[in-house]
Amino acid sequence: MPGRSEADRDDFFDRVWEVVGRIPRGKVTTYGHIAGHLGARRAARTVGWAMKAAKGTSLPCHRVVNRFGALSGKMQFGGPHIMEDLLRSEGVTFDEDGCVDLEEHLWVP
DNA sequence: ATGTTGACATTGA
DNA sequence: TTCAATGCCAACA
Repeated sequence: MPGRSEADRDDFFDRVWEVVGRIPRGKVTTYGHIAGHLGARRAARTVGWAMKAAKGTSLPCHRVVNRFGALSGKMQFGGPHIMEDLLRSEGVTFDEDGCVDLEEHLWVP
């Protein structure tokens, strides 16, 4: 929908957060899927910004990974193992590369 | 106000 | 196939 107003732009983060909040426990999704669901397929980077801005909230931002299943934002959790630990505690499994097994845990909005 | 950077992804050569 | 360029949106210098 082309004529999006300025107020709609403020909703972009809110939409991201809304989707992230719906990720079921033990599942993960990717930046691209979120962005695509919002109608901005190539705004995956902005989704990452929304995540960074979501720190301090109750959003499960640890359930958002890049399209390879790699924990791109693990450093932002205060430690390289925090994110992985959170996911493991939810039943998420990792492959030998330290990436989430998307075949088993990918959730699409 | 303008240009660069960033928890990324897609497209074209 | 792999590599470079482009797109997206917000924050920062």
